[in-house]
Amino acid sequence: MSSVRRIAKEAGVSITTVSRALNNDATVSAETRERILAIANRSGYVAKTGRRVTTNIGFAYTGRRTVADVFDAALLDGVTRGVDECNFDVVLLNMQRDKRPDETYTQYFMRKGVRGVVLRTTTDSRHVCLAIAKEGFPAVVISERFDDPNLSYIDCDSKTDSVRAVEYLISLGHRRIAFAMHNVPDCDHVDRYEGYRAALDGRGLKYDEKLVFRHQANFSGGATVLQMVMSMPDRPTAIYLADPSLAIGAINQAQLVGVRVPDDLSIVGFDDTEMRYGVFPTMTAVCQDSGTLGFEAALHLTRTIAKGTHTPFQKTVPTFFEVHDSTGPPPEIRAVAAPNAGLSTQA
Amino acid sequence: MSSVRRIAKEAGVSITTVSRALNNDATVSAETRERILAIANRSGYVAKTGRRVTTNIGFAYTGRRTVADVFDAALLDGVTRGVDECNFDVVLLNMQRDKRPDETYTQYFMRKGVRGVVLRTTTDSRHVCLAIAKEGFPAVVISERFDDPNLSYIDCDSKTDSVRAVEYLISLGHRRIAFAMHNVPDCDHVDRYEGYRAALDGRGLKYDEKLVFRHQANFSGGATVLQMVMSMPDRPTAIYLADPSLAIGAINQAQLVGVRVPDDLSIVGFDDTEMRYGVFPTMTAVCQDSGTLGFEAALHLTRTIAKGTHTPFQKTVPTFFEVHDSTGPPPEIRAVAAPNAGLSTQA
DNA sequence: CTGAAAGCGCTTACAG
DNA sequence: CTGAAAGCGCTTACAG
Repeated sequence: MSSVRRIAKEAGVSITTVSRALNNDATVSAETRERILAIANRSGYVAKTGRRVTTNIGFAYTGRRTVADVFDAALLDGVTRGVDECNFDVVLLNMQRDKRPDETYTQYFMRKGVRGVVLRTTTDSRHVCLAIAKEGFPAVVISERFDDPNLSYIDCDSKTDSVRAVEYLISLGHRRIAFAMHNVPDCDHVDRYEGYRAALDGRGLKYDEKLVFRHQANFSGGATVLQMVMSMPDRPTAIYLADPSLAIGAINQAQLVGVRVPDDLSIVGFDDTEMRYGVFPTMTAVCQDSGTLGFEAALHLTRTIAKGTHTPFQKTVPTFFEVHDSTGPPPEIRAVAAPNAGLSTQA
Repeated sequence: MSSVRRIAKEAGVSITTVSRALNNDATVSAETRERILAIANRSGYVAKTGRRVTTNIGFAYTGRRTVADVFDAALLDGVTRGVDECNFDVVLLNMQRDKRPDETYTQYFMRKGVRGVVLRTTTDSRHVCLAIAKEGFPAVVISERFDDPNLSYIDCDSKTDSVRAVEYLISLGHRRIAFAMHNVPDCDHVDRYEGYRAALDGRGLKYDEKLVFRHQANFSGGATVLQMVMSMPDRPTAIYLADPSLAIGAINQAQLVGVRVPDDLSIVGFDDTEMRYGVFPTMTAVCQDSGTLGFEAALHLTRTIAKGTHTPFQKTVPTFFEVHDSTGPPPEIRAVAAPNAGLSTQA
């Protein structure tokens, strides 16, 4: 293993000079510094003590890592911006690989040299977040909610705008409105489901379990939901797909099988990036600013760490609802306005 | 600042015991360990020396950070998988913020405690990559090419499949084929442009500068390109859009203005994720496996670092060409096959 | 501009 | 199960 001692020997100088060269002390001659740095690089030197930076925060998954996901990417982008104010860096940790069964989470994080951790979690690994909070290690969970006052989290309130989205469909004249969600019910999807139910309730429409679809959150799941909706005997005139992939899959499948959006079916989607502009027609959607979630999480975490005492915080940021071209009045109302347009299945 | 000494004082034990507790030595009683870890967490302790992990590699941008980009996300996902074999972790660095003007890149990276660095670069910051290589710090650039044998890089050969894509269009009967690219010409976009020209050349078709569009790589750029292509007096029957955002923007704009794809216009796109399945119609595209780029870069880098000597490497991974539903014969050939179908503008 | 020596934060072999 | 003391890797005030 490379050390100041070895480098000193090879360069024919004292360890004092090596240390100075590595730490950019101005009193070392340019020639000596270059020679020492070259040897350090060749021998793969890394300081095992000394001035090394101690301002890292971890980014970790309690479940499977999903770094390539667009939501995670936006999140991570926000996190990197959030740590800027306090000059922290972000380390992507792999807990599944490195956490030893006999050590605590605190010991693991300290070994990795991180001062705090931003967590992404799943329904079946929530207990890991709670265990970390119980140990008292500075942590903030993104996009989930917890009752434990010692566990910091930040998430979106997607219920309010889900209510708004469904009420908007009702105001356009829709009465049979379907709902699709991820078949793994995390807090967010449950919020949207409750928003859907609350909106129906508030406007005196009956909830029908047959209109609720739970499917894997991918394009083909969305395509399947569209096919099922369109093949129902008393088919809905609108659908709220509360997941980005389901929404994209459905709107493209509509094109493929000739279902006109919004003439035959109105579609409200959910967007956590900019994909509402990347489909045809542009999609009316409840939107989540994923970057802000990561930014706020990282900002609060690093600020409290920098101050010396980490105090737990819980924060909810609002979503927003955007109307684009995938929603309109239902076929029966269109038919009244222009009798020859649209294919109504109503008597 | 918290230290073993302070924690020892507060816990009423020796620094020996504190060190043991922090490092999970089995001889410390459970009660003592818990008390010490609690104090360590409360005081924000982080080891300034000792067993701390020294297996970090950096992920840095020589230009602007674009972590939220889907390409970068896939890349980063690959990098996290690539470092697994040698048990490295990835630190997201912010060179713009932290690199001091008076220190070398080597000094900066050592200060951050990273043993090597994966670089993303831009046309106007390529010199930073070369400077890092000149210092001898282990580095690999993703998705660019260099002549310097000391600078490692990994990129895609998108020329071969660009030739193939344009030849495929020619084989379908297209003779006027447009081309669109990002207006900032990095290696990759230049490759695709050269592939386009080579294919025309090889089949004896004349290159026409008027059919080449350079635009900002976003949806609205793609939409603009489509409008311009369709409004040309002797308009092309096919287009190869050599950038994912341009391709998506164009195919959606086609829907919006009633240009039928592929009946009126064949579209070949470029995809670095799975978006070819997320548009209608599904898109024939030259595809780049971004994850593999990151994976290979990280694997080679960490392997050579782990072995003790970093040896530069240059690697090119192939793209692949996939035919989907956005390409078909040009209108004039369709017209011959089925006289009443399609709206031919030919005499 | 450089080095011998003291010092700092942590770990560990030895003693109890 | 715990601690005093030696040791390790690095930095720094002092001397030249």
